[in-house]
Amino acid sequence: MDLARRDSERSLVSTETARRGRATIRDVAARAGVSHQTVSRFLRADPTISPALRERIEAAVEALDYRPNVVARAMRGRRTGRLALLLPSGEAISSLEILAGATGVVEDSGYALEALTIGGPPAARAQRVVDLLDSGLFEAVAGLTALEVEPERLVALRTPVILAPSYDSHMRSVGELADGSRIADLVSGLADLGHTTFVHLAGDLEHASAVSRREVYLETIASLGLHSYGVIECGWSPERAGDAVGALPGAAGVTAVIAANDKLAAGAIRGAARRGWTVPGDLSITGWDDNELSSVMMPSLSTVSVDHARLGRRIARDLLALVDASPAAPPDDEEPITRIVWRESTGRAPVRPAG
Amino acid sequence: MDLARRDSERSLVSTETARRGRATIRDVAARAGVSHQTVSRFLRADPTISPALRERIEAAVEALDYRPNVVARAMRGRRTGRLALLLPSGEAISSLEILAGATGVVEDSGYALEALTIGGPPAARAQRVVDLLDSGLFEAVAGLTALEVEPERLVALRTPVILAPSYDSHMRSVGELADGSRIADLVSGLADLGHTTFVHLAGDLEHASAVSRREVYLETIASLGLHSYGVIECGWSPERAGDAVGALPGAAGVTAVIAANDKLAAGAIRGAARRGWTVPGDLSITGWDDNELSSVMMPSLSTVSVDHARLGRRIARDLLALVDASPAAPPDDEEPITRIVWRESTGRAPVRPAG
DNA sequence: CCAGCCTGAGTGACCGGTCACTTAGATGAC
DNA sequence: GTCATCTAAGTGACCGGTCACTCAGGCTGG
Repeated sequence: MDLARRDSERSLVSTETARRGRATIRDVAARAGVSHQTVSRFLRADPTISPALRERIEAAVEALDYRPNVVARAMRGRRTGRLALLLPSGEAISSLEILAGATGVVEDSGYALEALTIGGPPAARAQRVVDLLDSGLFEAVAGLTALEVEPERLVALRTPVILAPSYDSHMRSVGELADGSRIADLVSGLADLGHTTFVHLAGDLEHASAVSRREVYLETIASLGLHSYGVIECGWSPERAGDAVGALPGAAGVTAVIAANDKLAAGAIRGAARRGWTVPGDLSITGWDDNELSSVMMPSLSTVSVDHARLGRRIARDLLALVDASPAAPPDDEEPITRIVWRESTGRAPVRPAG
Repeated sequence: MDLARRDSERSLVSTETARRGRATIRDVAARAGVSHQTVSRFLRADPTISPALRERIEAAVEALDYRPNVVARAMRGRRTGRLALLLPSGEAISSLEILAGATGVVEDSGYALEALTIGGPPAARAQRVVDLLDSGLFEAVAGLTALEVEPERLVALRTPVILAPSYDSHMRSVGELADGSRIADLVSGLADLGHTTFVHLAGDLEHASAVSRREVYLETIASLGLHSYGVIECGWSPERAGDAVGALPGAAGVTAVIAANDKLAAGAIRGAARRGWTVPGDLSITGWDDNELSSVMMPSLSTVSVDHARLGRRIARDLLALVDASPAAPPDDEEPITRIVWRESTGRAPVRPAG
């Protein structure tokens, strides 16, 4: 019966289209009356192929609905036309925005970008990363997450890698994404509005971004000769941020709060309201992230907007540069990916601090 | 020089480890003194293999740091141990949460889950989806996005597919994610608090989710014998939501606003404040999404929290069921993925409506 | 007029696994 | 004791492309 079926299949496909659906390069060759190698050359856009044949092959490809098998191509060949972006396996919202930005750039280049996530325990993950990089499926890979593979091992692999770690293996942002230097502009902007005494609500200091924002805060306070009531670690908890503001001694004269992100800033606003302080009348408060509600809540939040898509575009361009041409250095891309948005939660320092 | 290098490479690897790094199944076989097929059987955990050989092969695998080549495996074989989740190529935050949930389930199963995004113009995308499904790289694929491939074509493919479209090709959620039935509970909950006259701030009606929420709103109003001032289309714009609330005639007696998402709800709160109405004193307002700021802003938002991770776990289980065992129907998973969170933005209906 | 070179095309091996079939030896039934 | 069956392992083809090499014919040049 197995045999019978195979026979019937064979007769059914005797024309051309192979037994399991997809036509192969050899089917195309047969129909066009050329060798399989000629078809391969055609697919590689080899110029040493006569127009007449080119036309015949084109017709055969069309007729058989032929499309090359990516896997087979990856097996021996080099050119797969595919790039990969390795995303962290958590819920980092921004990584999707990065991806969207990268996709946009790659689309016009003839390459296809695939995003992939590798989960599992770190050890297994490292293995799978190596697998992936050695599989030849992709011509180049950019890792948005720490790869947990020893560098020397990485070099020995078949596929070039860009390490653009935006998140470490625990989903904490690092690298450019963790760069807190905008905090300096927030502080100096508030100083221009007359603020002299600040407090910083820090995030979870296990995160590079929280550390960076705290450092920049402290440096800026020092370099501008301002006064800091201190740094209060809130571990990304809005409740703790609110309590911290609630506990500020009136005598301290704090008029500006630099929160490590929007969530803490919102918590701080709540804490201020609870003790009867108005924002920004008595207290100015800043956040970071530009959450989609930050512009709508009351008061709307002065914050730092991060252009993840731009970061994605940069990574994509790096990838393209790695695999081939795409030479033109992007002229427009010297801008930083962060931008301050001043809104209602900040204002002039009160003449006499609340208390 | 190229030649020289190749020579040195060859001498370096002359022992076993193949010329381009990775050891193959035949290298392992040679070292263990068995045939390549025996190694293949070992890898497939074939029981018909003697313990002695098993041990020898194990040692060889270890010594050569051998790991199977996924691509080669996909070429002829069936079992690749990989599943894929096809994500929409936009910035849908929740798809990452879905992914995180799915990853968790798959991890313990011996399978590996990969998330991938396919960008580009719809036509090209459809092609690439077919490529993917035909490549044999994955044993099963779940599409979180509309695939844009004709169903009959899908069936003919090599890889089984689960269509769990949570987003259509324009990133608009459909399917379970678009199910707006929780709106009914919001409305009846508010009715219990004495509200009788409602208004609905609808989202962009191009989105299935917005449509569904509106429908459920209208049905519930009708079935409970309540009164609706109407449906105001806001297209996800918080400004329009605010204006809509600002334009409510006082005589209409509206005391409850059902907004299609948190952004609109926040806009509505802003609109209420602008005209001197308090929330929830004069007006109760609900949202949808449970944005991370919704619990912190003032007033905190009564909203619908969507458990995307649970949805992801479900999809993962479906995938596993498709490829093999993993039979036990999850006992705990009859719960819906949405849940109402009552917060400060809702309260008893005012005795006399504002106006 | 023929050696040498370039052009257009073909032949067969190969990538690294798995599948289908075969085979040597051990075991069991009659 | 012989034949059938089972077990443990091997042999070679194959998946669908690309690479390395070969080859026939047309052109050029001396």
